[in-house]
Amino acid sequence: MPKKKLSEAVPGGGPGGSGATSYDVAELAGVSQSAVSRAFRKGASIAPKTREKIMRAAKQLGYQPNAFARGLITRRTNLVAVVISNLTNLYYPEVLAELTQRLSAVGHRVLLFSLASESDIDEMLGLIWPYRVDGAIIAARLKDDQIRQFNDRGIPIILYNRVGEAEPAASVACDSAAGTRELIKGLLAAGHQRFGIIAGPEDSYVGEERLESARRHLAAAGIEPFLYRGGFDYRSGEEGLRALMEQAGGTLDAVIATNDAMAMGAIDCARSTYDLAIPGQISIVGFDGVGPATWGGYQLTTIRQPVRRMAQAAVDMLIERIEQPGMIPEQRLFGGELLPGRSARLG
Amino acid sequence: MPKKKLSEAVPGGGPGGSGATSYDVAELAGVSQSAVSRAFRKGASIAPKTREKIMRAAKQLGYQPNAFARGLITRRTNLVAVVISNLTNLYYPEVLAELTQRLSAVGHRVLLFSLASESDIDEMLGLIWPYRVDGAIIAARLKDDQIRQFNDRGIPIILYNRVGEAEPAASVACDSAAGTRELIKGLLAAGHQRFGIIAGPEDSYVGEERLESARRHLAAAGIEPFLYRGGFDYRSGEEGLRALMEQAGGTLDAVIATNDAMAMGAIDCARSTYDLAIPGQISIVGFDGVGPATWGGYQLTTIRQPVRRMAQAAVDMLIERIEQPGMIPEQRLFGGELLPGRSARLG
DNA sequence: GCCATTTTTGACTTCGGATGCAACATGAAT
DNA sequence: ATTCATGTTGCATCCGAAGTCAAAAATGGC
Repeated sequence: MPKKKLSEAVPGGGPGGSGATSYDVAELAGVSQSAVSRAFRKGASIAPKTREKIMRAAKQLGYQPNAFARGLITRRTNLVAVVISNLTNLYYPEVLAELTQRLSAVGHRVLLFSLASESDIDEMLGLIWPYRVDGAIIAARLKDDQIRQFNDRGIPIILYNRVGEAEPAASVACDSAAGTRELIKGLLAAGHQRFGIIAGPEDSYVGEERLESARRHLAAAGIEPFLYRGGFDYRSGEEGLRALMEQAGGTLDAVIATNDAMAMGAIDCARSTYDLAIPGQISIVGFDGVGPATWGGYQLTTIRQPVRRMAQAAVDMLIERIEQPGMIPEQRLFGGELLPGRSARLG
Repeated sequence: MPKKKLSEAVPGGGPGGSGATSYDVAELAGVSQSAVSRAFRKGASIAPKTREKIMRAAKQLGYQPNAFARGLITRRTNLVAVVISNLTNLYYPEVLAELTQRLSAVGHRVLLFSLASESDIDEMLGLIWPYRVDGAIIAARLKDDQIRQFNDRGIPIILYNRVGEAEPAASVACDSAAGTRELIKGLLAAGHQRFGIIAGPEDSYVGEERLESARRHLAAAGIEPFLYRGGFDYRSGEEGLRALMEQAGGTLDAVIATNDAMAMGAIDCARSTYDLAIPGQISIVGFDGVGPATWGGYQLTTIRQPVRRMAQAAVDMLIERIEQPGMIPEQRLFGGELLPGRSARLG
């Protein structure tokens, strides 16, 4: 009988079968299991000749180290949880694609969680813990006590377009306030007077930030905007424009939507329902700079979030904190780029 | 000294610290580690009173079973790899959202892989194997030998909108051929004569299927369409329309785009560059039924893939195969729904 | 060729939960 | 009370790779 732990014949067990272990490789290469382990860890003490022999055997058996065994002993899983509240929002797929690729590039896998509703977060956290992720990137609204759970467990997190309130947390965000201010400055300079705002749901962090900023800067100019609350989707934009026109008695000058999808809905509605020329009779601006915003039919005037740089920053910050626990929380705020587009007159 | 394996004080080690193990819980509850393990496995032999005691202790310590230890011994990881080629395609986020939620619902986590280019698949497979996923859902083009690698390892996979060629594989797909035929039948019935096709890249499975089907049915009517090859994105649609108009000498009747994004690009280009009325002077159809297709500015005539049902089917089929290995490959083909829209005249 | 270093190597233990098995407790049946 | 069936429990072992430590091999210096 073989000394120990040799994997049995596997179903379909020809060459390249599935269950090869380091013991199998060791036996084939005529070395110990420890040697195999070392052959796969860069920088371990092993003779080049031996490593080569082992690698040859490993290839022959289709051996890949078992991440679960490795994770158990090293306490590093190379998993990063990525939590995204509503994937169907046009904006998040871009973010997710960037994050996934950047994380892959630095040797981490993405464990994806998507929420049907923000209130499912607690339940979802219970699904994360067992996997002992090395870190998490979260684009959903975490309550302070939820952030604390990560902190208590020593799992570094990066909030994406959110910031922690009482509980400290590292974050990456696009400067919603500055972007909104820039848009409004332009709209005011072009002489707009009667403003409507199509805002997102109250439980959205960025949505509220953009709304607050818009209100503040309009107030500074002595303007009280009309307000409609939607759900960040296209339909809310249509519905929002209708509601605002009604409120304003049809004399709306400018509409600020707190994201692009709603702005596009508003544009289509303004054209088809009210037969308004854009930007001749009404200016409509959005926020995010998603793909369709630049399409010919819209050419939205909006603020583009530097998604790639933000994703890169999020990953960099996370990796830093994984490598070196206990780093100070840091907030990185990126300015957005004004896309002039053709949906608004800016001064 | 305690008998065995009691976790040390952890950083921030107050109540609810991170590293509680089953041994810690066992000690607190005054039972053996085995009992703790059984308390967490539904259907295990344990007295209700004991379980309760254990659960109380577990909660007090913030204990969550370690998925890595569990996965190591049970050889079930509850992980499913989801591979998506290009996430920025408008269509995939919907699919991903559905898949993630359905998989969560049946107790599986999603390990997400996204490809910058389809050729990265081999490299990516090397990242999957160590995690010993229970199964995989793949919306990217797998070569036969790649499918075989899954088969050899006994990992069930479901191809999404792809089918295996020589190597057998279970798959879920939308019937591209039938959908395309339906669109063409309608266009022909409405009297269109001069057709252009804006196709996707040659390495796309569904793209080629749609193209082939279109050609075949047009040929049956004695029509030879003009052809342009794009990249499935909006810009390709614009560019495609321009190219086709040139080829056709400006007398194009109908344009078949093999996905919605390109159709929308074509629509905008037809309107802005050629000042054509849609569908009065030219009919343009797409495929997929993505969100923006139904937006007011487009109201695309297209085939909507039943994404929810397809995702549900993919998950169901995968779970079946995980529970019961060695099932027969099965292909499920879903019919698409014709969205009449307003971008084409159908007979 | 011998001794002192420096590599390289293998035996053994560890990570944390699952499980077969035997021991034990409980209650019912005799 | 004795026997037997049934239900609980703990012990010991296992999963597969990583790391410790000390032994073994290779290298260098003289």
